[in-house]
Amino acid sequence: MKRVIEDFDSEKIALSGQCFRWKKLDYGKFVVPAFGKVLVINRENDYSHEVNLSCDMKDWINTWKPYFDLDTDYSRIGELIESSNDEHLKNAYLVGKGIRILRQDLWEVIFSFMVSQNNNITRISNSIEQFCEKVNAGFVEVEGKKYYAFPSVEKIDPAIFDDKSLGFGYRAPYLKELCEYVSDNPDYLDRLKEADYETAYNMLTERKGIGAKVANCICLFGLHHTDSFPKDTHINSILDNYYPDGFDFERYEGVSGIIQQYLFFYDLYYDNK
DNA sequence: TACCAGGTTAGCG
DNA sequence: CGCTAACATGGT
Repeated sequence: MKRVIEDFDSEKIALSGQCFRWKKLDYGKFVVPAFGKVLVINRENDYSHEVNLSCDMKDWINTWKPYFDLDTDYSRIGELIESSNDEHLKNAYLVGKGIRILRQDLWEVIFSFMVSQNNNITRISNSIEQFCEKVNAGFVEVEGKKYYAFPSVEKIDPAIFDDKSLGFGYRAPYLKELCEYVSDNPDYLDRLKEADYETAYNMLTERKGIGAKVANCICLFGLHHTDSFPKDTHINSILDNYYPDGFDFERYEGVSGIIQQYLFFYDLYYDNK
């Protein structure tokens, strides 16, 4: 089926460092795994907002439309940026327009961003991919290739973290402990979803291996607290270089996490100093 | 080949 | 408190 979607760019979202398992088939064409399902999304061309989707209307409404956060109006945020006098942010928005904050599975986000600490995006993707394949909690075949589901915690044998070939490195014990904790506390994920930002942040940082930055990523990408503003090495250097007198968090209250994504994306791919 | 990566922790002063 | 070495390991 086809849909016309504003403020949506699959290429940019795939590169925006919030999801680690999209697979590129062609320019603008991706295999998107989420919630045990797989979608192939492909835009008609660079100048159209029309995309081809491999799903039916039922899956679109129930799964993919919410996953892509299509009920949020990003044009309002764009206007807020364009009417500011922040030239660096305006540039970042110019190249980042089309990025959305996906509404991903919370468990997958917690696990993935625990892997992400002191790690690079390519390596994060590779080790998570290997992990999913090794656990094998089901897969979908697309054009002859298998795309494995991200395993729920019940499907994960903690002994898998003793396998060094997965490349989790020193994070493996953290992941093992996390799996055991979530198994022993089956309501933990639901309580996180119901909690407000501050409560969720505190519940997350209590876990070993989750510090301030990872907790904020989980709040933003796993719980959709769009005011959460993760500070990684890139964002810290942006704040130092472009905002020595401080960033205007007040102006972007409620959406600073989305602003953060534009700044991050711009720094990663365009602002090569 | 060194350096770096969407950081966190524990152990210092 | 704040500061920082150590932490695995593959990509570039």
